[in-house]
Amino acid sequence: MRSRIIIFDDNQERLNSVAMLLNLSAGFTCNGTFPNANNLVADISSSKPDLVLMDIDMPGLNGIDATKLVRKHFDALPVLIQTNFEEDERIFGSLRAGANGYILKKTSPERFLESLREVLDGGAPITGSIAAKVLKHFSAESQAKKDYHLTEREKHILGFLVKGYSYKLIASACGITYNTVNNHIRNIYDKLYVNSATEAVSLAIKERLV
Amino acid sequence: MRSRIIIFDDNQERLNSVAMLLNLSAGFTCNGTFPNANNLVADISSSKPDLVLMDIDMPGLNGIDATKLVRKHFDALPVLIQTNFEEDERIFGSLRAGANGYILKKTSPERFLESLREVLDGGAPITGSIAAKVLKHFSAESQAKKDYHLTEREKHILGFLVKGYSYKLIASACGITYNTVNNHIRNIYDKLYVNSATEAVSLAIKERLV
DNA sequence: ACGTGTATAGCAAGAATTTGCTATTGTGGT
DNA sequence: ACCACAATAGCAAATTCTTGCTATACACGT
Repeated sequence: MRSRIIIFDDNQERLNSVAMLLNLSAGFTCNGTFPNANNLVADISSSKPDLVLMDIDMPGLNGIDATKLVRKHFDALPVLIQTNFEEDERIFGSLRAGANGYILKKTSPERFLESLREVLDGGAPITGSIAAKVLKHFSAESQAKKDYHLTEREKHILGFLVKGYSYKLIASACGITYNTVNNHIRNIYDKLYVNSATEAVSLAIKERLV
Repeated sequence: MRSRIIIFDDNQERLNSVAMLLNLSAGFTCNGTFPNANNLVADISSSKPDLVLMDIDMPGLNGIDATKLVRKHFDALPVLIQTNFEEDERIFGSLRAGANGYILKKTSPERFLESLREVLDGGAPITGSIAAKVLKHFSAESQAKKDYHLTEREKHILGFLVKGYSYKLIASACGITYNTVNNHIRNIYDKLYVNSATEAVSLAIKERLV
């Protein structure tokens, strides 16, 4: 049983050549080629693909929004994003939209077919350079975090604040008095340069202090 | 010139076998094996590696914290994390700590050596299943967001709450009265099933309502 | 025409937070 | 010995938030 693939790409030439590649390859058939995603839901409904190959740059609905739409209407249908460029914003946009993989158009046909199989197999092919960007994104998050010199007790209490505990609840959770909680929270505010619980909570979550 | 590798792993057997594999492979030497990362800075300073292979489960300093320490003291020194399991939390912890790659211990020796080369080359090897988790994490962020049916006004005001504005400030920022702000916030609490500003702010940030 | 939902506005009581102070104890460093 | 700092605790005031009500006006769908 050959896997049914459909392609959205505004480049007609590429559309044809990829379709041909698929049809010539064992295990795949191309069951639809569309120059835009403006009728995406109808297109998918009629062609019943196992996998959608999506270009990012398309007139009308772009590949990222189209991917979101696929996720919305065809929850389990895998989408593999293809693009010419490695722009950070697009990569993360695509990943966030729920794409199952992200490969570059310059990828060799062998690697390309392998990626298709990987996606159909539940994997998530991403090229090395894109993986590097993703990892860098994660580590960048941790780099930026400043040190507010909170003590362990203060971090702990800040954690309770984030959970929405009242001073009274925090006191009993920590086994200390209301007044002591009050003091710890003042000190937290001083160190975080804020003067309300909501600001402290915002900062705590955004800077991953908890 | 062979690349210098050091290994941190509390499993002595594995430590030996990986060291042997490295020394037998063209292009690599193992220049240090350590059963824990408790003297990490000194160990690295003396062995001057080109790459650090890091186990996650170690007594004392764990692999994630050890990786953070490497990042802190040896900024450009690549770290490749190895682990038995594919636990989500650890993956993200490692990536966040600034690891350059994340591979499973069950990876074949060929793939393993390839990964080392990839890291030394500035790439970011991650196994397919891990990549899938990363991608799922990204898409989960957008998927998981439930709809709390907040109106535009409510979202807007929730945004001010997150910024730490008082009711009074929100009122003047929106050009409405204190009482109206009060009412909107009640409605927000009702819809979010919370009963304090801190809880609302936590939820808003975590669920990306703002 | 009638209900539903949104935005607006008010009053008021009670609870909670914020801030200004002071003060003791223990720990660790110089 | 002394100093800095963390954790503890207290009192009190001023402020802010939360919740209980009610109420008007507009838009939208049936």
